[in-house]
Amino acid sequence: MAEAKTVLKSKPRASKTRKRTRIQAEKEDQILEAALDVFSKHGFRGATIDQIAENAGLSKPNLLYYFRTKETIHRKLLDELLENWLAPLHEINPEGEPLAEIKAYICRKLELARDYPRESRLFANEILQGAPRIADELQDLKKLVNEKSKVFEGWIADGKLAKCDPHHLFFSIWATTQHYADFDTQVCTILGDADKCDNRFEEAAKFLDQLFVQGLRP
Amino acid sequence: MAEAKTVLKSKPRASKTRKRTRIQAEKEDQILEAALDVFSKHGFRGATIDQIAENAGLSKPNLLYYFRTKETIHRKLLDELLENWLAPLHEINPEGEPLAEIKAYICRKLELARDYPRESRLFANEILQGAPRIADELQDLKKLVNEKSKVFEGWIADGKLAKCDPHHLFFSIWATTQHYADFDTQVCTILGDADKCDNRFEEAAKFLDQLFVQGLRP
DNA sequence: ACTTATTTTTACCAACTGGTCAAAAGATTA
DNA sequence: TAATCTTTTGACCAGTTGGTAAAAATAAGT
Repeated sequence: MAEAKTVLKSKPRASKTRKRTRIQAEKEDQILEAALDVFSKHGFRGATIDQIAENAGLSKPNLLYYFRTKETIHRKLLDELLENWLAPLHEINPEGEPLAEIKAYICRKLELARDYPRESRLFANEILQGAPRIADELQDLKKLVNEKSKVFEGWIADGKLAKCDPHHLFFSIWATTQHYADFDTQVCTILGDADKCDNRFEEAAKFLDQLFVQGLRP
Repeated sequence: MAEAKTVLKSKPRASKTRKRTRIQAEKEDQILEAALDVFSKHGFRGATIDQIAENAGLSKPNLLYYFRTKETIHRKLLDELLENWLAPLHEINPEGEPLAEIKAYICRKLELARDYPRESRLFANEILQGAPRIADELQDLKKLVNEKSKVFEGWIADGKLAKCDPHHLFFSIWATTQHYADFDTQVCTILGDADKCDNRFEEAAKFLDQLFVQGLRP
């Protein structure tokens, strides 16, 4: 009976049961930061734990003390990402002025691309690979998009928005805005390494505004 | 002096010097076909030779008899891809009717996305990773885009096209069309597995036409 | 100060990776 | 049909990969 108390003893990993230590919080952040870099560049299979560990300034076993597997890290990054990803969509206000709402949505998406390009690329990588790990989340997105599409259809019926397929409108907005994160290398190469590249997000906002607002005017 | 004749003897690989055998042509095609599948899904680092070999129905050493390294296969795929990638851009006719030319260009790009989605994803993967292997080709693209941008600027000066930045116009066209290849999984999930998904390219053509033609009308 | 819990390191593994080699098996040609 | 050239195979290898076990070092609570 003496060893009864050891039965429930958790494995010598960073315990998720008790409160997180200061060190745990710090190191986990370091790891996720480094992992985002690596995963967003090489995708899940192409990324290695060693690479992430080195990037985070830790030894591999030390990293694995905080996250038991490669999948765990990836999963965590995806979860954080998807939360932020849906936010701008939620903010579309059915009561607002249609073209202004769409303009604001484009603006928010473009800001995400500018401020969180690695997250955008992580997502792109996941979809490119056939979205094997985010099938469920894609269903949530589907529901939300269908909801907002109904709003758009209402606007169209009211003659406040050009007749068009809301789904494809969403695709176009996502594509054009995320392009500035996912294809940044290409964008910068083509704009040249001059001022034009530094201002690319302002210029993009201007262009997309014009394209969508004029293109969708009823 | 007797061994002089062996000096130039090439390694026992598929000889590129002599004319290609029937078998060589067949097997190389098989391999490239299989490799396109794997590379476009997992990127360069994430793809393995074993995977490609199995996909092609060959043993690994047999595959390596036709292509000496993983890079060789990848390089070949990229070369083929980039050739087709620039073609639609070349076809933009400076003498044509501006909006009709743009509409036709969008249509050609959309057809590429529909008919060669894996090639599009291969390219996307390469750019996502920072375009380490196609820096030169990107410079060629830059030159060509600058050339065609001049054409657009001429059209704008003539009042036949809305005032806008041609570079960002190109980005938007690339983004929206390639989206249907690169993010196909997401597109199909959101459209549902019904008819709407089957018709997605027709619907996309219709939508993009409206968006760009109306959006760019002067 | 001492006990306990957390963090880090060292040494290790089995499976996989890209790639080689030599010999066997099949085609082709003289 | 024999000689030659091309194709395929099986055995192999060194380096990398994801991950483990146990002990050593450090930090925290009492």
